[in-house]
Amino acid sequence: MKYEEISKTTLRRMPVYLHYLNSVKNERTNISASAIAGKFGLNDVQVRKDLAAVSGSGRPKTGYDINELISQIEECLGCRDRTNAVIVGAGNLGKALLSFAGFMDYGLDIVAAFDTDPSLAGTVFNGKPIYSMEEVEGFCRAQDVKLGIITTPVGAAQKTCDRLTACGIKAIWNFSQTILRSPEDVLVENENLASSLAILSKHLRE
Amino acid sequence: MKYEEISKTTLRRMPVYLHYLNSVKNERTNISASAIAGKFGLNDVQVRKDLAAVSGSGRPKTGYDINELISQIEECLGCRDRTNAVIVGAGNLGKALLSFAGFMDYGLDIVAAFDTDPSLAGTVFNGKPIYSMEEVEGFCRAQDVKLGIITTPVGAAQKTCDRLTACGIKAIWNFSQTILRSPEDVLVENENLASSLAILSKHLRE
DNA sequence: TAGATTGTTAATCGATTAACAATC
DNA sequence: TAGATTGTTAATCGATTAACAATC
Repeated sequence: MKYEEISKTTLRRMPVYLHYLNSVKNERTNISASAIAGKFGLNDVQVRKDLAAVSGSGRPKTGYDINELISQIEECLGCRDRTNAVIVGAGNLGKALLSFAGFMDYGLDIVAAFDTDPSLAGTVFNGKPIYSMEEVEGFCRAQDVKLGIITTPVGAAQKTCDRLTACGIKAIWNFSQTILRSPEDVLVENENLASSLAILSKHLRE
Repeated sequence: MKYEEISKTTLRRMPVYLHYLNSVKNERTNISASAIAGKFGLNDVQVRKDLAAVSGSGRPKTGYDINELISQIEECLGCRDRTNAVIVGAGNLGKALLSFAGFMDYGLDIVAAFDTDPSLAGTVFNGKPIYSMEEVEGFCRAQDVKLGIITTPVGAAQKTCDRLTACGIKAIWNFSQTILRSPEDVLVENENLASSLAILSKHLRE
């Protein structure tokens, strides 16, 4: 299986390719790696290597069959599998993610949110239920939740991470401003907004 | 000047260190690189190198003076300078970012949002005004806005980027699901949620 | 055949980590 | 002096890019 060999950086570009291919699939049937590279200002060898990791069905002179490529990327990203996720922290950011429909394209189904604020418990936002934090363990086990999204304040983040990993969650999407520690078999992806801001802010002062 | 030599990856970790140092500054006066590394599961040489890029005032046996280090990191990140920013796209995510107070710690002041939806124009969210898209050029020039945050749907993202860069904006924070092209002197930071999701989702299927 | 395009092998680059010397 | 800790130099690793061979 080639599966495990796909590098993280390649994987990150896949959704970008997928989205673009879907946007042009009605206008044409084939596309070259250079055309994709040109669209995004990437190196064409890089695109070819990325696509080779999931496809290997590019043909000299004609390029890649768009529909075939779409299927192969969807397969690679697991778009057809379905993953249950919960959000902990139903503040503004938590609610924004809760109501973002686009995740469904990637097979992600956010089934509920949890919050310590008792006035939120039992309410519904955008069709998704918000429960009290006490119910999180039971819910995750019962619904076989595999992914946890943390949008709590920094102070609660590590504790939340510990609780989620203790009830079978294997991947954490962390939007809080700190790095989280987790057991070896749990992957934490840090979406640290302050880090991105640091890069932008530095550029502005140069 | 050491300034330009700070690598992107080092810069990304700076806000994490800063936040941690602020959280312990009342309990102690000094800290070692190894203690910081242990806290986040990082390599201690890496932390030492990161800190050396902004400080160089660590002392054998005693480590770093916490308050001094905080000042040096704040200086490096430009926390005391103030940057005016606008958000284009006042949907759920745009509003979440609009109301996120934490950006102020890094000198970022989101002064307004813009949206094509006429029913939003003229309203106020969390104390911040939302204007019609037609006003964006005039506003950005008048308020000397240097950073633009794009939270529009994919279809509008590149056009928005072009309009923003045309009126003097030098850095773009892109939350839409596509890579944006920009003039050489404009830095685009892509906060691609689908990319992160791809990594997490892959991990869950292995 | 010539030309466009893929795919592979080698070179380069940047970041992390290991080994070690310097210093308080 | 011994021990803890910094800081530097060299080795390793992963990702990007360049050069080139293969193929339709």
